[in-house]
Amino acid sequence: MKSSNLKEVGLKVTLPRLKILEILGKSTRRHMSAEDVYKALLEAGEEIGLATVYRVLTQFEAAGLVERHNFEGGQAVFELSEGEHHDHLLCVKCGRVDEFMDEIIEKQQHDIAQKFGYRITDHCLYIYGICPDCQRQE
Amino acid sequence: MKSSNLKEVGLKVTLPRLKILEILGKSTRRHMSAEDVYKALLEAGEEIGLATVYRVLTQFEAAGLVERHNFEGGQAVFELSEGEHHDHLLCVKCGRVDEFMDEIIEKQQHDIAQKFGYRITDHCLYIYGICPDCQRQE
DNA sequence: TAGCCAAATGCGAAAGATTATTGTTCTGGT
DNA sequence: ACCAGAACAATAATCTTTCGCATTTGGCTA
Repeated sequence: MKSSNLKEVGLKVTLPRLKILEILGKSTRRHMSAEDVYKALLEAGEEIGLATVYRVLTQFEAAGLVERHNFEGGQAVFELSEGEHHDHLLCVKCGRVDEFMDEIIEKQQHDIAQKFGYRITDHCLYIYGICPDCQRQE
Repeated sequence: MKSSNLKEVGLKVTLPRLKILEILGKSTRRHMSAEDVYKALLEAGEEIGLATVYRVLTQFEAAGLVERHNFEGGQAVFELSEGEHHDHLLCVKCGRVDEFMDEIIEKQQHDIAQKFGYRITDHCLYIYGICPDCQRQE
């Protein structure tokens, strides 16, 4: 969120980048697609092209500022990296997303990768299901 | 692989469906994109449209005959369901895919969903990394 | 087995998502 | 202020997936 983040990762501090960081930071939704960010920018009165949003988000991802997730449904979504790794629990009915982190799973993943001889670069776990609210409405 | 599979799940037994099942079954690659399947069909001399491939694969997915995975890289890939659930370990350099299954992780996922009150419908775990072969070439 | 009907297919077009291109503008260093 | 390089916006292009509609096919019945 601090503009110094950008400098730290070797990106110049530009208005589009700052604005996109700001959008990601203050949106109530932690997970936004490029399209979402683009719309939010338009609403905020910013003249930034969708192509720029994609470019910037990709740069942010490469720099480790945001994480990209390929949930079901075509569009990739991005979320600000907050240091802490976590995995996701998604409701297939309403789209709600919860986050969690489980040491045991993390460790098992590590052991498995080791057993196969892989050097882990990344990993993600998505649990799809029906959230409590949606279950109630059935 | 048996044509009876199709009837069992309530789909008419048609030539395109049989051919697509056959391709999926005998390909050396377990994971194929719609495009891959389409190309394989062309090579086999079959006149089947890409749209049909997508439609059929989606139907197969709904019927539980195949599983769809949203790996990184835009294209969704499909694999024949073989009853046994498993997760994936992917090499980000060469695209190699290994499969594994870990009881401890499965159980933890279940516990986590329960803790959040979700009823699990599906889940997938992707570990991205560099496979032993690619590490050797570095 | 011939024929009917709903379901399935093929094709082309379109929608949706993402990337590449290109010419212009901005930044920082001199 | 000037120049070189980075970043930008806009457009076009690409790639993946889906849709609409005319035609064909598979399954069932007479």
